[in-house]
Amino acid sequence: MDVYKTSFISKSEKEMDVKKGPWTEEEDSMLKAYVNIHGEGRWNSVARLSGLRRTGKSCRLRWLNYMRPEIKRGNISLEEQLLILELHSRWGNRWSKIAQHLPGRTDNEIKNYWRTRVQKQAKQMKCDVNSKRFKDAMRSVWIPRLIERIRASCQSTTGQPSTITGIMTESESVQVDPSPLPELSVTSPDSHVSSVLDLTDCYKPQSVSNYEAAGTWGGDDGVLEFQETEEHSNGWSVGGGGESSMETMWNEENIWFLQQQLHDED
DNA sequence: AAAACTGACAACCGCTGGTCC
DNA sequence: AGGACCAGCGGTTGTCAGTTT
Repeated sequence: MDVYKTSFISKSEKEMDVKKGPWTEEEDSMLKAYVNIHGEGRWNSVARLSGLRRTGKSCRLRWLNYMRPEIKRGNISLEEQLLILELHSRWGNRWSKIAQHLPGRTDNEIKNYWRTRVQKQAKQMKCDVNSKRFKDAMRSVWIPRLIERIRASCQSTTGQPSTITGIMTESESVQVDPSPLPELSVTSPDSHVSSVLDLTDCYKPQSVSNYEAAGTWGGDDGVLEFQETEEHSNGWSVGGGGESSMETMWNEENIWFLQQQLHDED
């Protein structure tokens, strides 16, 4: 493999002592200045001609994942989470393809989100992220909850019921549509709803379940959190000692379904 | 107060496929 | 046809700030 490796390292990369690691502000401004003048592309030329002692790859990555003007910073919104879950269920780890449908988000960012948040849930459920159990839980609980929270959030900010168009108009029956792409849009003037206060403050529980709660929403990012407890070893209970009103978010139907899924596995 | 741990994200690496000469 | 180069993808690792012990 060494043959391969050396054959694809460009001359410029071999000749200069290449810098690695975090980019400095000076490097960023050099890259920005160069791209502003010459445009994107020809990344090895960028590396060579801009004066940066970086590989073309590194320049490209820095620009695409961090410096592009259209890059969106901050939390992944609920709508974006919903799209990621949905699109991943369809395409798997096709991060760049998924990223094409989330304007301003990079494949790297989505990949990181998946690895840190979604895989964490799977781990807490003690199952594989690709297992049927986790996918069922995701489709039957997580996604409907996201939709519900998006609606709740939009109602609280606009006073109007939100309109989520596309395949996910019914929270209780989320199915993966094999054909056209979901045109997910939420008619809210400010669709950035993932912050802590937005999420927790706007949601008003509507019913109290007679069932054990199957999980709860993380306070800071809208991520579903599962926590197995000794007293509820057959299922999943609310984390944080059950003090959160979030437990009442779980309607009977979803919780029943999740418990069925979990019991079926045993 | 400090060490250990954790999570989030930036960056790198290995590899593939396309294009050009 | 085949080698060199390039852009892009997905997996992995490194870094650092925040949290816990």
